[in-house]
Amino acid sequence: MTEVDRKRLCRRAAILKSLAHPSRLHIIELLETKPRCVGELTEAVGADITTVSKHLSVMKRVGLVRDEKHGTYSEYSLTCKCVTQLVDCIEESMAQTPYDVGCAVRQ
Amino acid sequence: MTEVDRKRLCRRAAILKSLAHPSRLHIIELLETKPRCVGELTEAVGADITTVSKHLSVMKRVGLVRDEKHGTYSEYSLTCKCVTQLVDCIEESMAQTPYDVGCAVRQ
DNA sequence: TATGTTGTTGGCAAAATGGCCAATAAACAG
DNA sequence: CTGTTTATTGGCCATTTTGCCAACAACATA
Repeated sequence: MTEVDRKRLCRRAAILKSLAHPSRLHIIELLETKPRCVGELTEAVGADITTVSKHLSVMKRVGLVRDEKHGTYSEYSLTCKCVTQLVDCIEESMAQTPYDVGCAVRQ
Repeated sequence: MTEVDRKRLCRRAAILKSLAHPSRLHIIELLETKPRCVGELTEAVGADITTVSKHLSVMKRVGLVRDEKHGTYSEYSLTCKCVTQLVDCIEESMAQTPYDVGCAVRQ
């Protein structure tokens, strides 16, 4: 296991971690349609705006989303279609390995 | 956001979470070649065997891997090729959104 | 039966994560 | 300038995750 390999695995893990949350997946799906500002996403997700803002900053840090300022608004969008592909890959995996997740909602 | 949607997002998140760790990604890569027992994986990953065993149980719970007992050995393998595809999708995403992850190793 | 090998589980402490509140920043409207 | 809207950041606490040790279980072998 070289240093390069270790870095690569860490980076993959960071990307996965930034996606591994129901609200964040929800946000990704919303952004697939079109760019949105934080307020819109907050309303759809149903959490505090500060929470959503932090979710977005995590995903921005790993490069999944990008933001563009328009006045007081921050418009977030996906950096590339490959994010959508990635999520679709999960969907396929799910189809083939069915199981039940104990999924408690924490607000 | 229906109850079904919520469940779907939670399940996706659980799968992603079970992959979102450098050691677990390492394990997945090793299993892509061929099935392996816990000891082999432990040696490659370089962690405690109990840690690796727990990593495996997490991935087993969400259906990414499966185990088969042979005497005292537990042979783990990927449940389907789609796991490989999934990881490849991440690789593609990475190629297009370069950034640096602060990646501390914790043993 | 006694011993060794292989894995799993429980438990604990350290670290990371998630969510809300308070405070702040930045742009805009009056 | 004042107040409003939109978003971000810091702080705090509860929860979750991680990783190791100790203990245990299951099988193999002498």
